[in-house]
Amino acid sequence: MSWRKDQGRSERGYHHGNLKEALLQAALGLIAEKGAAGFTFADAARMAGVSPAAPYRHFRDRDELLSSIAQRGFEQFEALLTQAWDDGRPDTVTAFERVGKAYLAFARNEPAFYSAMFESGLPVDANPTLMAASERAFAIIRAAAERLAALAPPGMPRPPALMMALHIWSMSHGVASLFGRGDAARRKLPMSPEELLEAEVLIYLRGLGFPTDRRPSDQKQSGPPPVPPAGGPWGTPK
Amino acid sequence: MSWRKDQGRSERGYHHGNLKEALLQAALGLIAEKGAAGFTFADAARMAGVSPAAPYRHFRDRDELLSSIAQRGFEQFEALLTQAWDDGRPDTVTAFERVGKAYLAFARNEPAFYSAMFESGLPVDANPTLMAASERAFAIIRAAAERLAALAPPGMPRPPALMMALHIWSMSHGVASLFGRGDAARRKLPMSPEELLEAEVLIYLRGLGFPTDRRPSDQKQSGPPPVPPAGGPWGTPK
DNA sequence: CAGCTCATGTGAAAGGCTTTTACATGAGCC
DNA sequence: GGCTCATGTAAAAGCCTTTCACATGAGCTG
Repeated sequence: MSWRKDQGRSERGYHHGNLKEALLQAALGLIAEKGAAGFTFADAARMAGVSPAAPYRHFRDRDELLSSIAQRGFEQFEALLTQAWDDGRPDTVTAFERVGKAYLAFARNEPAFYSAMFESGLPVDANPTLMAASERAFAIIRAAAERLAALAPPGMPRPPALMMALHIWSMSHGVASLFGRGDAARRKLPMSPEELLEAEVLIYLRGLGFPTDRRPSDQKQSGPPPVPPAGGPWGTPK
Repeated sequence: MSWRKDQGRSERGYHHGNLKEALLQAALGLIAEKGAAGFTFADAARMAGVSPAAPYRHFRDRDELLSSIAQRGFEQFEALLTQAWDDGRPDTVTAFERVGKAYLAFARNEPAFYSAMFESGLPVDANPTLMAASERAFAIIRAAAERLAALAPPGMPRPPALMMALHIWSMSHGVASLFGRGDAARRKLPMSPEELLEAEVLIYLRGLGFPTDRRPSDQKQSGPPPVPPAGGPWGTPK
């Protein structure tokens, strides 16, 4: 036989290994490799060294495995966003943009999670647990937007914080979906997704009345500004 | 037998009906109903009243059918965007926003096409024909952005037109993907996707230096402005 | 109009995947 | 030591994809 903890390191757990975890890991790899659609329950089982029926002891069906992965994905996503936001330090706008970058980074670094979360066709709103996890992740963006809203220059018409949050979300999601994935990158661009999103958010913030130059924010006395990619926020305007 | 042009109206074509078209239509229906992932080659054949092998006379495999649909989708998409843009009439900004709305309308009204185009996991850039169709559609947005760029108030830092086009595309795509589909609408929102996108684009344009009030554009003497949804561009700020 | 030919369909079969069901096995507890 | 229940296995049903040899009839040819 070729299985029995060939790749599982130590082993503890029940019968064979801790199948549930092994299956999740296997699925994660498969999804990253062949997309959420191409991922196969049988393949995961094979990869874990068990019969095709074994997974059914741990997941009701293929969709439940996918949901579990999406669930974890949202949790990690939330953690990543939380860390990026860092409660608005050193200043709100900087932190805000870091959140956008984190969104892109997640899409790129965790394609499997991202797929399961956003491209698997899972009915997110049909699964309360999943839905909640997704809400918690969005709540980070929402909180950031609230802070930003509080800072927006008065006198300017300005949308509710929720709407601002949705705007940022849609920008990030749009860029990530269209251009953000390492391999599935649909198109060649003369700029990185990060640059694209950063400029987009910057213009948007300016539209809300925030000062336009770098670091247009509440407290501006940190170290050297995060080097704009030569030529200002959006390359050389020819 | 239950087939033989039960739904196909008149008939012309070769052996049975014009299978190729029938298959495309069937697939379109199935995708709209069960998603690009759930769509089955066999189902389409059944729906067209032919054996499961028949489709292979017209499409190399399931993916080619999907590609054909995406292809058509991009063509219709291009036509819709062209019409929405209407060469920038009556004024650039109005037309620009109409393009955004058209994007959403397409996602909502043609979920099957939209699925095939953006959510099927098809390697768009691997198929030159598809790629070209997609480029042509994007070219509309790009052209609109060029016009807009020419109008942008001088003195303001401003991104290249291509970047502006990508910004608009990502906003539209983000909103459409996250909130735009009639059924698959992942989340409940206190506003319509249209409102959300309109506000987003408006703020963005303002960030580029365009005048902020309604119709902030080149020529402003048309009929009554397209009624803002009560309470200004973004509802009642409570 | 007979006949030929080729596009278009059919049937059957191989190979996979999903999911269910009855049966096996061994871990942990008395 | 023996029981019991979670965890796996084997087998089977049902569906899908794809291929291959064969059928059929549309339209051209003479």
